[in-house]
Amino acid sequence: MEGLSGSQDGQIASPRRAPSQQRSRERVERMLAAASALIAEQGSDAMRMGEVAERAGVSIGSLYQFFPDKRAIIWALAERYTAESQACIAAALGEVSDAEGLRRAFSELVDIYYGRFLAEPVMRDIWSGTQADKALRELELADSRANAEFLTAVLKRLRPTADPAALETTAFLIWQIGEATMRLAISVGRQEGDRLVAAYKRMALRELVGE
Amino acid sequence: MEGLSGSQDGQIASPRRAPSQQRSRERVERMLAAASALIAEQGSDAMRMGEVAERAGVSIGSLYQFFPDKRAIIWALAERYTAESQACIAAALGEVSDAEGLRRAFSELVDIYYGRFLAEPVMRDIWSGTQADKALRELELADSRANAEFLTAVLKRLRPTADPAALETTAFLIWQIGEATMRLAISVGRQEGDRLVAAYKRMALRELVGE
DNA sequence: TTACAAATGTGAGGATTACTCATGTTTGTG
DNA sequence: CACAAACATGAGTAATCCTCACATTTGTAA
Repeated sequence: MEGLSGSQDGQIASPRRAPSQQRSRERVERMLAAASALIAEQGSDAMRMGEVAERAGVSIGSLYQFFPDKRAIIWALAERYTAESQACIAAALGEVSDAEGLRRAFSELVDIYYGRFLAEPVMRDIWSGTQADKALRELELADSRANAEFLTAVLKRLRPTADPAALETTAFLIWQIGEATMRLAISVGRQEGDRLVAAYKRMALRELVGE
Repeated sequence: MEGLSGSQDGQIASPRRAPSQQRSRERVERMLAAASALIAEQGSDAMRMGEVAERAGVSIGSLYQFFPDKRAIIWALAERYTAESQACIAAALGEVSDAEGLRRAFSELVDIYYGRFLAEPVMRDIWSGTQADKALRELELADSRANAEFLTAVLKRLRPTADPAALETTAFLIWQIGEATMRLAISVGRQEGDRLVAAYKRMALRELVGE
């Protein structure tokens, strides 16, 4: 139920026991709380298993009794968060029945989601990847800005009267979600990936050159 | 020029010497080639520095003579790739002067970019993150599909005559790029982040409920 | 109550791996 | 040809994840 077994796919280490006694359930809660605090303070990359155990007031062996490895702890924290998120979405979109309702519900949902992202340092850290990836992300971001400028330049030529700042934001966003779409496309099957890229292309062109 | 110094920001280890002799330049090339091959075979996470050195026919010390740490090698490979990409973009968008030209150029650029993604196993690996993140990404992907289904259900209700598969793709894409936008938004400043989320919201709503 | 198996708790130590550094070798150059 | 700077080496260091043999606690059935 809490993803403690950690056998979601072939990449994960051997499963561990789920706590069945009151005492151990409380101890597992302390472990998760300690991990959460450490991630908020220093990031998941700098979180040390020994430190988690120490702060939770348990031995390192107890930690590994319930979590097969380091990522299982992060996994468990992420699962709780995403379960909450899913409840938000179901509440927001469940009863929509017309276009105006969708507009309002979606608009509100985006705000709520964004607010949750901003408010949860642990999730911000987890979803933004390890330290090594963060450094690479900086490189990617800088490149992406440079690349988006080519698009910005074109848009400024085609729409001289539009607000330049808005054009920059649009170009940057279109470029970034293009890269995100391609990363997504290569992580799903080839067929679905192709469809997603095609859908992105239509959406981006609609934004760039209109209907 | 090749990013060997690795002092791009505060997070990176001490800089290293750049090769100045013919011999060492060739050796550095062999190191990069070995790293590239190993990443293509097993992924950057499983790439061992000792293995890179062995396959390049150099000692581990020589590796660290030119690369301050493991990510610097990955960094150097990524830089080469992105430099090539930037040339593609400049060529495709540099001379665009009207809407129809933009439509054609952008459409072609997306195809080229996607093709490059598909063709480069090393880049696919690097941009998809470490092993730990890949497992988390699976979780995120599964959740994202579940979340997108709420949106799909709404769309199917609002557009009963549309192709259901197309609606599913649209909903999934909109959801995924929404999450990507928020990750982007929290990694840039708050002000720009807010603008990007607002721009995403406009774009998504345009797609969902029309003009 | 007591016996006993299952669940839980412990932490020293094994195993792996990124990275260092003292020392030796090669290269360009005045 | 002398000599400094660049280059090469690999055994060793440090950090950290994780294991495992053994100790303790808990639930439960006789």
